[in-house]
Amino acid sequence: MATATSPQLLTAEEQATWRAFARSSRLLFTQLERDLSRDAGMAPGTYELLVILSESPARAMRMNELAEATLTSPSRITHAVERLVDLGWVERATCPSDRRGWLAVLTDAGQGALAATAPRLIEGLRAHLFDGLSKDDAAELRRICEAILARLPGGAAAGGCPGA
Amino acid sequence: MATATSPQLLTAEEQATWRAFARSSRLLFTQLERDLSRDAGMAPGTYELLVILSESPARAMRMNELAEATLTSPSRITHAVERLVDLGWVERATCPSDRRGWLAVLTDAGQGALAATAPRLIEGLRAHLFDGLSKDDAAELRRICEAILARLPGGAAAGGCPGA
DNA sequence: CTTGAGAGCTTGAACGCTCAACTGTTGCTC
DNA sequence: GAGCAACAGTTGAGCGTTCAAGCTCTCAAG
Repeated sequence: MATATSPQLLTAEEQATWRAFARSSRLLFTQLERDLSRDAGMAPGTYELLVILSESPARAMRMNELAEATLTSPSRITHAVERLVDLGWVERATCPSDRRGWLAVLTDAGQGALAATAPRLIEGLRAHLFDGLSKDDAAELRRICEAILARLPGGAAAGGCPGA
Repeated sequence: MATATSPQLLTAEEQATWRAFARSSRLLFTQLERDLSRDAGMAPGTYELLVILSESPARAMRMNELAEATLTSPSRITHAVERLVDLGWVERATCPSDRRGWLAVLTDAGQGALAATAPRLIEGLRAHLFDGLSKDDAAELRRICEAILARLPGGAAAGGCPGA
Protein backbone atom coordinates (compact mmCIF):
# COMPACT_ATOMS: atom_id res chain seq x y z
CA MET A 1 0.00 0.00 0.00
CA ALA A 2 3.03 2.25 0.20
CA THR A 3 5.36 2.79 -2.71
CA ALA A 4 4.18 0.66 -5.58
CA THR A 5 6.08 1.42 -8.74
CA SER A 6 4.19 -1.04 -10.88
CA PRO A 7 3.04 0.52 -14.13
CA GLN A 8 -0.34 -1.04 -13.33
CA LEU A 9 -0.87 1.10 -10.28
CA LEU A 10 -0.72 4.72 -9.31
CA THR A 11 1.37 5.78 -6.39
CA ALA A 12 -0.45 7.42 -3.53
CA GLU A 13 1.02 10.73 -4.67
CA GLU A 14 -0.20 10.29 -8.22
CA GLN A 15 -3.64 9.25 -7.08
CA ALA A 16 -3.96 12.29 -4.87
CA THR A 17 -2.79 14.54 -7.68
CA TRP A 18 -5.19 13.02 -10.15
CA ARG A 19 -8.13 13.27 -7.78
CA ALA A 20 -7.38 16.83 -6.80
CA PHE A 21 -7.07 17.85 -10.43
CA ALA A 22 -10.26 16.06 -11.41
CA ARG A 23 -12.32 17.29 -8.51
CA SER A 24 -11.18 20.87 -8.59
CA SER A 25 -11.76 21.32 -12.29
CA ARG A 26 -15.10 19.53 -12.26
CA LEU A 27 -16.36 21.45 -9.30
CA LEU A 28 -15.19 24.75 -10.73
CA PHE A 29 -16.75 24.14 -14.13
CA THR A 30 -20.07 22.95 -12.82
CA GLN A 31 -20.21 25.94 -10.49
CA LEU A 32 -19.52 28.41 -13.28
CA GLU A 33 -21.87 26.73 -15.73
CA ARG A 34 -24.59 26.69 -13.12
CA ASP A 35 -24.17 30.43 -12.59
CA LEU A 36 -24.27 31.01 -16.32
CA SER A 37 -27.40 28.94 -16.64
CA ARG A 38 -29.17 30.67 -13.77
CA ASP A 39 -28.16 34.23 -14.49
CA ALA A 40 -28.24 34.21 -18.27
CA GLY A 41 -30.16 31.10 -19.25
CA MET A 42 -27.14 29.87 -21.16
CA ALA A 43 -26.81 26.20 -21.97
CA PRO A 44 -23.45 24.67 -21.12
CA GLY A 45 -20.80 25.68 -23.63
CA THR A 46 -22.78 28.59 -24.98
CA TYR A 47 -20.61 31.20 -23.35
CA GLU A 48 -17.50 29.72 -24.86
CA LEU A 49 -18.99 29.87 -28.34
CA LEU A 50 -19.93 33.52 -27.93
CA VAL A 51 -16.42 34.36 -26.73
CA ILE A 52 -14.79 32.62 -29.65
CA LEU A 53 -17.04 34.33 -32.17
CA SER A 54 -16.57 37.74 -30.57
CA GLU A 55 -12.81 37.37 -30.81
CA SER A 56 -12.93 36.45 -34.47
CA PRO A 57 -12.46 38.86 -37.35
CA ALA A 58 -15.89 40.07 -38.46
CA ARG A 59 -17.31 38.09 -35.54
CA ALA A 60 -17.65 35.21 -37.98
CA MET A 61 -16.34 31.70 -38.12
CA ARG A 62 -16.89 28.54 -40.07
CA MET A 63 -18.61 25.64 -38.40
CA ASN A 64 -15.51 23.57 -38.79
CA GLU A 65 -13.31 26.11 -37.08
CA LEU A 66 -15.78 26.41 -34.22
CA ALA A 67 -15.60 22.68 -33.69
CA GLU A 68 -11.83 22.76 -33.54
CA ALA A 69 -11.70 25.83 -31.34
CA THR A 70 -14.04 24.28 -28.80
CA LEU A 71 -12.42 20.85 -29.00
CA THR A 72 -15.76 19.29 -29.81
CA SER A 73 -17.55 17.71 -32.74
CA PRO A 74 -19.06 19.28 -35.87
CA SER A 75 -22.36 17.75 -34.91
CA ARG A 76 -22.41 19.53 -31.60
CA ILE A 77 -21.65 22.81 -33.34
CA THR A 78 -24.54 22.32 -35.74
CA HIS A 79 -26.96 21.76 -32.86
CA ALA A 80 -25.52 24.51 -30.70
CA VAL A 81 -25.50 27.09 -33.49
CA GLU A 82 -29.08 26.19 -34.31
CA ARG A 83 -30.07 27.08 -30.76
CA LEU A 84 -28.09 30.31 -30.94
CA VAL A 85 -29.84 31.24 -34.18
CA ASP A 86 -33.19 30.61 -32.51
CA LEU A 87 -32.12 32.96 -29.73
CA GLY A 88 -31.14 35.62 -32.25
CA TRP A 89 -27.57 35.64 -31.00
CA VAL A 90 -26.06 34.22 -34.17
CA GLU A 91 -26.87 34.39 -37.84
CA ARG A 92 -25.77 32.06 -40.56
CA ALA A 93 -24.13 33.16 -43.79
CA THR A 94 -22.95 31.24 -46.80
CA CYS A 95 -19.23 30.86 -47.13
CA PRO A 96 -17.88 32.80 -50.11
CA SER A 97 -14.89 30.57 -50.76
CA ASP A 98 -16.47 27.14 -50.37
CA ARG A 99 -20.03 26.33 -51.20
CA ARG A 100 -20.00 23.47 -48.68
CA GLY A 101 -19.22 25.80 -45.83
CA TRP A 102 -21.29 27.96 -43.53
CA LEU A 103 -20.37 30.94 -41.44
CA ALA A 104 -21.76 31.55 -37.99
CA VAL A 105 -21.90 35.30 -37.37
CA LEU A 106 -22.36 36.84 -33.94
CA THR A 107 -25.22 39.37 -33.98
CA ASP A 108 -25.38 42.55 -31.95
CA ALA A 109 -27.83 40.81 -29.67
CA GLY A 110 -25.34 38.01 -29.19
CA GLN A 111 -22.56 40.45 -28.46
CA GLY A 112 -24.85 42.16 -26.00
CA ALA A 113 -25.67 38.92 -24.24
CA LEU A 114 -21.98 38.19 -23.95
CA ALA A 115 -21.17 41.63 -22.62
CA ALA A 116 -23.97 41.36 -20.07
CA THR A 117 -22.74 38.00 -18.86
CA ALA A 118 -18.99 38.42 -18.88
CA PRO A 119 -18.68 40.41 -15.64
CA ARG A 120 -20.51 37.75 -13.72
CA LEU A 121 -18.37 34.97 -15.07
CA ILE A 122 -15.21 36.88 -14.31
CA GLU A 123 -16.48 37.59 -10.84
CA GLY A 124 -17.01 33.88 -10.34
CA LEU A 125 -13.61 33.09 -11.75
CA ARG A 126 -11.98 35.46 -9.32
CA ALA A 127 -13.98 34.28 -6.34
CA HIS A 128 -13.51 30.58 -6.99
CA LEU A 129 -10.14 30.43 -8.67
CA PHE A 130 -7.79 33.40 -8.60
CA ASP A 131 -8.54 34.87 -5.21
CA GLY A 132 -7.20 31.73 -3.59
CA LEU A 133 -4.04 31.61 -5.66
CA SER A 134 -0.89 33.66 -5.41
CA LYS A 135 0.53 35.07 -8.62
CA ASP A 136 3.21 32.42 -8.54
CA ASP A 137 0.63 29.70 -8.03
CA ALA A 138 -1.34 30.90 -11.02
CA ALA A 139 1.78 31.03 -13.16
CA GLU A 140 2.72 27.53 -12.06
CA LEU A 141 -0.75 26.26 -12.78
CA ARG A 142 -0.61 27.76 -16.24
CA ARG A 143 2.79 26.29 -16.96
CA ILE A 144 1.79 22.80 -15.83
CA CYS A 145 -1.54 22.82 -17.65
CA GLU A 146 0.14 23.94 -20.84
CA ALA A 147 2.61 21.10 -20.45
CA ILE A 148 -0.31 18.69 -20.10
CA LEU A 149 -1.98 20.22 -23.13
CA ALA A 150 1.14 19.87 -25.24
CA ARG A 151 1.10 16.10 -24.81
CA LEU A 152 -2.62 15.71 -25.41
CA PRO A 153 -3.90 14.90 -28.90
CA GLY A 154 -5.56 18.02 -30.21
CA GLY A 155 -4.17 20.25 -27.50
CA ALA A 156 -1.45 21.77 -29.59
CA ALA A 157 -3.41 24.77 -30.81
CA ALA A 158 -3.98 26.18 -27.37
CA GLY A 159 -0.92 27.16 -25.44
CA GLY A 160 2.05 28.67 -27.16
CA CYS A 161 0.36 30.17 -30.17
CA PRO A 162 1.11 33.79 -30.91
CA GLY A 163 -2.55 34.61 -31.50
CA ALA A 164 -3.54 33.75 -27.96
CA MET B 1 -4.66 45.31 -23.85
CA ALA B 2 -1.73 45.11 -21.47
CA THR B 3 -2.16 45.27 -17.71
CA ALA B 4 -5.77 45.87 -16.91
CA THR B 5 -6.40 45.58 -13.18
CA SER B 6 -10.11 46.25 -13.36
CA PRO B 7 -12.12 43.69 -11.41
CA GLN B 8 -14.31 43.44 -14.48
CA LEU B 9 -11.54 42.03 -16.61
CA LEU B 10 -9.01 39.28 -16.46
CA THR B 11 -5.38 40.07 -17.03
CA ALA B 12 -3.73 38.37 -19.96
CA GLU B 13 -1.95 36.13 -17.49
CA GLU B 14 -5.16 35.14 -15.77
CA GLN B 15 -6.91 34.49 -19.04
CA ALA B 16 -4.11 32.24 -20.24
CA THR B 17 -4.12 30.38 -16.94
CA TRP B 18 -7.85 29.89 -17.00
CA ARG B 19 -7.86 28.68 -20.59
CA ALA B 20 -4.98 26.29 -20.07
CA PHE B 21 -6.65 24.86 -16.98
CA ALA B 22 -10.00 24.51 -18.71
CA ARG B 23 -8.68 23.04 -21.91
CA SER B 24 -6.24 20.62 -20.36
CA SER B 25 -8.73 19.17 -17.93
CA ARG B 26 -11.51 18.98 -20.48
CA LEU B 27 -9.34 17.34 -23.07
CA LEU B 28 -7.92 14.89 -20.57
CA PHE B 29 -11.33 13.89 -19.23
CA THR B 30 -12.98 13.45 -22.59
CA GLN B 31 -10.03 11.39 -23.75
CA LEU B 32 -10.17 9.09 -20.74
CA GLU B 33 -13.94 8.77 -20.83
CA ARG B 34 -13.82 7.97 -24.50
CA ASP B 35 -11.32 5.18 -23.83
CA LEU B 36 -13.51 3.86 -21.02
CA SER B 37 -16.53 3.92 -23.28
CA ARG B 38 -14.79 2.18 -26.15
CA ASP B 39 -12.86 -0.43 -24.21
CA ALA B 40 -15.36 -1.25 -21.49
CA GLY B 41 -18.68 0.14 -22.67
CA MET B 42 -18.83 2.30 -19.59
CA ALA B 43 -21.05 5.36 -19.57
CA PRO B 44 -19.38 8.54 -18.33
CA GLY B 45 -18.99 8.54 -14.57
CA THR B 46 -19.49 4.81 -14.25
CA TYR B 47 -15.87 4.08 -13.49
CA GLU B 48 -15.84 6.58 -10.69
CA LEU B 49 -18.86 4.98 -9.06
CA LEU B 50 -17.28 1.55 -9.19
CA VAL B 51 -14.08 2.88 -7.63
CA ILE B 52 -15.92 4.56 -4.81
CA LEU B 53 -17.97 1.46 -4.05
CA SER B 54 -14.94 -0.81 -4.19
CA GLU B 55 -13.15 1.37 -1.67
CA SER B 56 -16.07 1.32 0.74
CA PRO B 57 -16.41 -1.05 3.66
CA ALA B 58 -18.46 -4.05 2.52
CA ARG B 59 -18.38 -2.50 -0.96
CA ALA B 60 -21.61 -0.79 0.00
CA MET B 61 -22.73 2.78 0.20
CA ARG B 62 -25.92 4.71 0.60
CA MET B 63 -27.30 6.62 -2.35
CA ASN B 64 -26.86 9.82 -0.49
CA GLU B 65 -23.20 9.20 0.20
CA LEU B 66 -22.61 8.29 -3.41
CA ALA B 67 -24.07 11.60 -4.47
CA GLU B 68 -21.79 13.49 -2.13
CA ALA B 69 -18.72 11.46 -3.01
CA THR B 70 -19.20 12.09 -6.72
CA LEU B 71 -20.15 15.73 -6.28
CA THR B 72 -23.38 15.16 -8.15
CA SER B 73 -27.09 14.94 -7.49
CA PRO B 74 -29.17 12.21 -5.84
CA SER B 75 -31.22 12.03 -9.00
CA ARG B 76 -28.19 11.19 -11.09
CA ILE B 77 -27.21 8.48 -8.64
CA THR B 78 -30.66 6.91 -8.83
CA HIS B 79 -30.49 6.73 -12.61
CA ALA B 80 -26.85 5.63 -12.70
CA VAL B 81 -27.32 2.91 -10.10
CA GLU B 82 -30.33 1.64 -11.98
CA ARG B 83 -28.15 1.14 -15.04
CA LEU B 84 -25.49 -0.58 -12.95
CA VAL B 85 -28.10 -2.92 -11.50
CA ASP B 86 -29.24 -3.78 -15.01
CA LEU B 87 -25.64 -4.60 -15.87
CA GLY B 88 -25.36 -6.83 -12.83
CA TRP B 89 -22.51 -4.76 -11.44
CA VAL B 90 -24.43 -3.45 -8.44
CA GLU B 91 -27.18 -4.78 -6.21
CA ARG B 92 -29.50 -2.83 -4.02
CA ALA B 93 -30.09 -3.58 -0.35
CA THR B 94 -32.36 -2.02 2.20
CA CYS B 95 -30.65 0.14 4.75
CA PRO B 96 -30.81 -1.43 8.22
CA SER B 97 -30.64 1.81 10.15
CA ASP B 98 -33.04 3.96 8.12
CA ARG B 99 -36.00 2.60 6.25
CA ARG B 100 -35.88 5.51 3.84
CA GLY B 101 -32.38 4.63 2.75
CA TRP B 102 -30.96 2.26 0.17
CA LEU B 103 -27.57 0.68 -0.12
CA ALA B 104 -25.83 0.16 -3.42
CA VAL B 105 -23.59 -2.90 -3.18
CA LEU B 106 -20.86 -3.73 -5.66
CA THR B 107 -21.21 -7.29 -6.94
CA ASP B 108 -18.35 -9.61 -7.85
CA ALA B 109 -19.16 -8.93 -11.47
CA GLY B 110 -18.87 -5.23 -10.81
CA GLN B 111 -15.58 -5.68 -9.02
CA GLY B 112 -14.41 -7.76 -11.95
CA ALA B 113 -15.39 -5.12 -14.46
CA LEU B 114 -13.48 -2.55 -12.44
CA ALA B 115 -10.40 -4.75 -12.17
CA ALA B 116 -10.48 -5.41 -15.89
CA THR B 117 -10.72 -1.72 -16.69
CA ALA B 118 -8.39 -0.16 -14.16
CA PRO B 119 -5.10 -0.99 -15.92
CA ARG B 120 -6.25 0.70 -19.09
CA LEU B 121 -7.33 3.83 -17.28
CA ILE B 122 -4.07 4.01 -15.40
CA GLU B 123 -2.18 3.51 -18.62
CA GLY B 124 -4.05 6.43 -20.11
CA LEU B 125 -3.44 8.52 -17.05
CA ARG B 126 0.28 7.89 -17.30
CA ALA B 127 0.45 8.50 -21.02
CA HIS B 128 -1.60 11.67 -21.00
CA LEU B 129 -0.84 13.17 -17.60
CA PHE B 130 2.04 11.90 -15.53
CA ASP B 131 4.58 10.99 -18.18
CA GLY B 132 4.78 14.63 -19.17
CA LEU B 133 5.16 15.93 -15.64
CA SER B 134 8.17 15.86 -13.36
CA LYS B 135 7.61 14.73 -9.79
CA ASP B 136 7.83 18.32 -8.66
CA ASP B 137 5.32 19.40 -11.27
CA ALA B 138 2.87 16.75 -10.10
CA ALA B 139 3.32 17.79 -6.48
CA GLU B 140 2.80 21.43 -7.43
CA LEU B 141 -0.30 20.56 -9.41
CA ARG B 142 -1.69 18.66 -6.46
CA ARG B 143 -0.98 21.47 -4.04
CA ILE B 144 -2.58 24.10 -6.25
CA CYS B 145 -5.64 22.01 -7.06
CA GLU B 146 -6.17 21.25 -3.41
CA ALA B 147 -5.97 24.96 -2.70
CA ILE B 148 -8.63 25.57 -5.34
CA LEU B 149 -10.76 22.80 -3.89
CA ALA B 150 -10.52 24.22 -0.41
CA ARG B 151 -12.19 27.44 -1.54
CA LEU B 152 -14.89 25.74 -3.57
CA PRO B 153 -18.28 25.04 -2.02
CA GLY B 154 -18.48 21.31 -1.47
CA GLY B 155 -14.83 20.75 -2.08
CA ALA B 156 -13.82 20.40 1.53
CA ALA B 157 -14.25 16.64 1.75
CA ALA B 158 -11.64 15.87 -0.85
CA GLY B 159 -8.13 16.87 -0.04
CA GLY B 160 -6.84 16.58 3.47
CA CYS B 161 -9.08 13.86 4.79
CA PRO B 162 -7.35 10.96 6.53
CA GLY B 163 -9.46 8.39 4.73
CA ALA B 164 -8.09 9.41 1.36
C1' DC C 1 -50.22 9.42 20.14
C1' DT C 2 -50.22 12.86 16.55
C1' DT C 3 -48.68 16.41 13.96
C1' DG C 4 -45.56 18.75 10.90
C1' DA C 5 -41.07 19.84 9.07
C1' DG C 6 -37.61 17.93 6.72
C1' DA C 7 -34.64 14.03 5.07
C1' DG C 8 -33.87 10.16 1.55
C1' DC C 9 -34.86 8.77 -2.63
C1' DT C 10 -37.55 8.31 -7.01
C1' DT C 11 -40.01 9.76 -11.12
C1' DG C 12 -40.65 11.64 -15.66
C1' DA C 13 -40.02 15.16 -18.89
C1' DA C 14 -36.85 18.45 -21.06
C1' DC C 15 -32.50 19.14 -22.84
C1' DG C 16 -27.83 18.77 -24.84
C1' DC C 17 -24.29 15.62 -26.48
C1' DT C 18 -22.75 11.56 -29.18
C1' DC C 19 -22.59 8.50 -32.81
C1' DA C 20 -23.49 6.67 -37.22
C1' DA C 21 -25.47 7.50 -41.44
C1' DC C 22 -26.33 10.70 -45.17
C1' DT C 23 -26.19 14.87 -48.64
C1' DG C 24 -23.81 17.89 -51.29
C1' DT C 25 -19.17 19.97 -52.75
C1' DT C 26 -14.40 20.02 -53.87
C1' DG C 27 -10.24 18.73 -56.02
C1' DC C 28 -7.33 15.26 -57.77
C1' DT C 29 -6.42 11.83 -61.28
C1' DC C 30 -6.67 9.47 -65.48
C1' DG D 1 -14.40 15.96 -68.44
C1' DA D 2 -15.60 11.77 -65.85
C1' DG D 3 -14.94 9.34 -61.88
C1' DC D 4 -13.89 9.13 -57.07
C1' DA D 5 -12.03 9.85 -52.53
C1' DA D 6 -12.06 13.21 -49.05
C1' DC D 7 -14.13 17.18 -46.93
C1' DA D 8 -18.03 20.31 -44.78
C1' DG D 9 -21.93 20.02 -42.66
C1' DT D 10 -26.57 18.02 -41.32
C1' DT D 11 -29.84 14.72 -39.53
C1' DG D 12 -32.15 11.86 -36.22
C1' DA D 13 -32.07 8.43 -32.84
C1' DG D 14 -30.14 7.00 -28.38
C1' DC D 15 -28.54 8.18 -24.01
C1' DG D 16 -27.24 10.46 -19.66
C1' DT D 17 -27.93 14.58 -16.82
C1' DT D 18 -30.83 18.08 -14.85
C1' DC D 19 -34.73 19.98 -12.74
C1' DA D 20 -38.99 20.19 -10.44
C1' DA D 21 -42.41 17.49 -8.26
C1' DG D 22 -43.76 13.82 -5.50
C1' DC D 23 -43.75 9.94 -2.12
C1' DT D 24 -42.38 7.57 2.04
C1' DC D 25 -40.21 7.63 6.28
C1' DT D 26 -37.95 9.91 10.49
C1' DC D 27 -37.66 12.74 14.36
C1' DA D 28 -38.79 16.02 17.66
C1' DA D 29 -42.33 18.70 19.85
C1' DG D 30 -46.64 19.13 22.12
